[in-house]
Amino acid sequence: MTGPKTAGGYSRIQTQKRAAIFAAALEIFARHGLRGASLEAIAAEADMSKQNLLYYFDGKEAIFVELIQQLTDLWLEPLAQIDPAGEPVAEVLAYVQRKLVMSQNHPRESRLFATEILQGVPHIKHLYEGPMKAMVDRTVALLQTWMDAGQIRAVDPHDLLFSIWANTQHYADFSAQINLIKPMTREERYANAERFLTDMYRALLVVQD
Amino acid sequence: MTGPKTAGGYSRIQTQKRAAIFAAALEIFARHGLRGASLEAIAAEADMSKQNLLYYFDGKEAIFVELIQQLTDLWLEPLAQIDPAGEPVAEVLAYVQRKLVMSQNHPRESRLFATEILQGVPHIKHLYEGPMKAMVDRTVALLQTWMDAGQIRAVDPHDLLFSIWANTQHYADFSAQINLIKPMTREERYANAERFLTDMYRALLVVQD
Amino acid sequence: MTGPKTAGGYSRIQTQKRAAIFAAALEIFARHGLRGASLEAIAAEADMSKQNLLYYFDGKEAIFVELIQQLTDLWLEPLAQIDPAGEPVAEVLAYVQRKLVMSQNHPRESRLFATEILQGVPHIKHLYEGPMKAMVDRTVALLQTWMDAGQIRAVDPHDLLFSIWANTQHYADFSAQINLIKPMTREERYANAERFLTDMYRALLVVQD
Amino acid sequence: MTGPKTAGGYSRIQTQKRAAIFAAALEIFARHGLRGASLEAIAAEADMSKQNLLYYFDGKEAIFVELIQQLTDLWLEPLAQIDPAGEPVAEVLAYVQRKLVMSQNHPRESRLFATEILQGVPHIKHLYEGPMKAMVDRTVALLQTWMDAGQIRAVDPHDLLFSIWANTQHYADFSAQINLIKPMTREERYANAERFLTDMYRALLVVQD
DNA sequence: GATGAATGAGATTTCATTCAT
DNA sequence: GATGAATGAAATCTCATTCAT
Repeated sequence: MTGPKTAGGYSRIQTQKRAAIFAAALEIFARHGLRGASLEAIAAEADMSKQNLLYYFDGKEAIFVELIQQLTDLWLEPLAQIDPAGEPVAEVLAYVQRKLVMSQNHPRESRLFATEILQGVPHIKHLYEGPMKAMVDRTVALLQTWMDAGQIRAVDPHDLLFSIWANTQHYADFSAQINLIKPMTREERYANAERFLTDMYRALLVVQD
Repeated sequence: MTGPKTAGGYSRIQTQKRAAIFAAALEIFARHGLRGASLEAIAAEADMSKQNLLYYFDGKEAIFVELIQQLTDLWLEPLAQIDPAGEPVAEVLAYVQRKLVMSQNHPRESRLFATEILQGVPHIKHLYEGPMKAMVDRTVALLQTWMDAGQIRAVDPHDLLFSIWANTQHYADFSAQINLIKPMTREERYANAERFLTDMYRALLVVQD
Repeated sequence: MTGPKTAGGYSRIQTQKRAAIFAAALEIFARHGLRGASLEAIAAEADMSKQNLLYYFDGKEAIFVELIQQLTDLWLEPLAQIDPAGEPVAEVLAYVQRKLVMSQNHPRESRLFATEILQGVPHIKHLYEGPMKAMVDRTVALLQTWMDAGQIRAVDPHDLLFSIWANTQHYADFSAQINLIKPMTREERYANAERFLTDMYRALLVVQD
Repeated sequence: MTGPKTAGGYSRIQTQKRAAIFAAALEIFARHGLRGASLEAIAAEADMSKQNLLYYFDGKEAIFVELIQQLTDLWLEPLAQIDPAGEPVAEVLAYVQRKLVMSQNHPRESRLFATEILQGVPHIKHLYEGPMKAMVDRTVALLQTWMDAGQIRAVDPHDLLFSIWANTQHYADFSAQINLIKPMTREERYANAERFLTDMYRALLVVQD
């Protein structure tokens, strides 16, 4: 009741502890999902007691929601950097590459996101209705403009985005499968992926005359 | 110990009950994940008592494992149908289409599979070392032959497969996200997807001279 | 309901099956006690199904009670053979020896009996009030006669019996402890025991003049 | 995982609660055996909730093991008090008496111990290989010395110990049987027992010249 | 006689959470 | 801020037993 949740800002120590909890929760949630994760495990990973953890957060779900909200920014960032004034094909390919880098550097975050969506987005519906939708709409409109102007091939812009997400996130989310089928170092895997995806999207988007 | 878990075949009633349980489990597992699902819920969905369910299976995990093993066949079937003697580009596009149809008709199965992989393939590693690896290896070799012969564009055949899986399964596994971003009927969604993916893979694979 | 329990006599096959069940039950009960034993385990040991077993007996407790009633005869037999007309010291020593042989040849029966008594004789109280009491009373009276006549040393005849039971049964019931403290073959153990107990009871009983 | 199972000592409240649980468990285990006892029953006897009990112990078996390990000390104590410098016959008779007093004052402990041994010492084998063996070996060696010196009759020292254990513990472990055969007050029973056993072991051990 | 199918009762155990200090 | 103590709810699983064929 007297926890730091009511305060507007967080003290230094609170911020530190919360960060530690977020890191631990990310680890555990990514591995076991929301339901599969136990407070126990998160607390152990964060090197604190369950009760202390509950002093900082209202419960398991609360941690999860806050965590996944933070991830939204991470997820949207590559999209936000698309430059309407840039060269269209290059812009899309650069976006693909940024998403891929994100996958490589934040595989747990990616898996956490994937888990949430697989379960039907039960916790972050409001984000989709707010900032994400806005950003996606903006991008779709931009792609459509480029297509209308004949600067990239005319395909369904939504499907193009879905495809980029699917392809880039696949290397993080399904890495277990990839490793079983073709064992590689992470570097090799992502080098390969970049080459392949660049080829594919260039082939798709470049307009033949 | 008590149930019909003895070796050999299953009687008619056993087969029926097991099928009912599998159907119910698929529904529940796809909705809540392995941990999130309760025997109670599966039993209710299958319209039987928990104990009766336990008479047929050793526990939740046992159902899950058997269920997901069955799904492997579903997953491999479209791959098995690739005809080495067919026209290469058409064969790959037909495979893409078959995978997409599978996604459309078996979204829960696809999500269940995705969950297993996301968690690191804890239950069916052995399948990857056996039948799945064999089938994938065969396909990769075939693609390589076609590439070497200049019949399809030379890309990494593994990445090509990963990409097809990622794209086609995405429409089932991440449908919650898709629906939030662009609400459509299922038919529209898959019609769009087919058009887009056909365009993309044709653009990628057809060799320009 | 139609089981063989209502019949007066048993058919050949019934007798065989019941014998098999008794043997299995003895094994399992001696190892785990009444509560610790499961029908499952007894059925497995008897190489039949739980349901079949229940066709022959009304339940776990029923098997136990019948089994332990049978053992009573075994337990009383050495006592019954004491000859009032024999030489007193020799008769008692012979009784000790018979009990010891019984322990050696029927350790599981002995342990089963011990378990029942340890738990407070919940199932065979009536036996103690009937045949066992009669036989014990007879023996106590006989011992008392011999003591009164100065043929064996005068001690409390009840305590003498208790002591003989304790000593002889100890080698079967607590064999696990004995084996841990002084590993021996069964033959050695009982040879030692016989020598020791003969010495002890002769020293006790022989009247010095 | 949650409870006070961390290494180190126990707080006052922990010590109290644990003691209460041990007392309750002793009562219940002695009455129903390990399998027959339920956490529910132990918790009720200890006047606490099942979950609170589980906060202190990992489960039924864990309580049992700790409890029976504690009893070992009780069991060894009378043995440890044998004085190598004392008068041999008197020392042994005093040991018999101490064991008998222990039986009289701790019948439930004795029965619990007996149960464990009857089942084949599944939980405390390690103790037999450690402290118990050491103490028994010491005593056997001492008895042998006395026998070699002609101070007590030469018999197998192990069998002598077994006999003392069997006789003294019998009055606690098999009291149900004794009560059925010869109802007495506890005081009478033990007074009788002491007289009888003293007679018997004196007759056995005193060396006639 | 034998057995597959089903079930009710109950036991253990996990886990998020609350309370008091 | 932190933690030891306690608890309610629910989930898994075991087991004796019944029923129908």
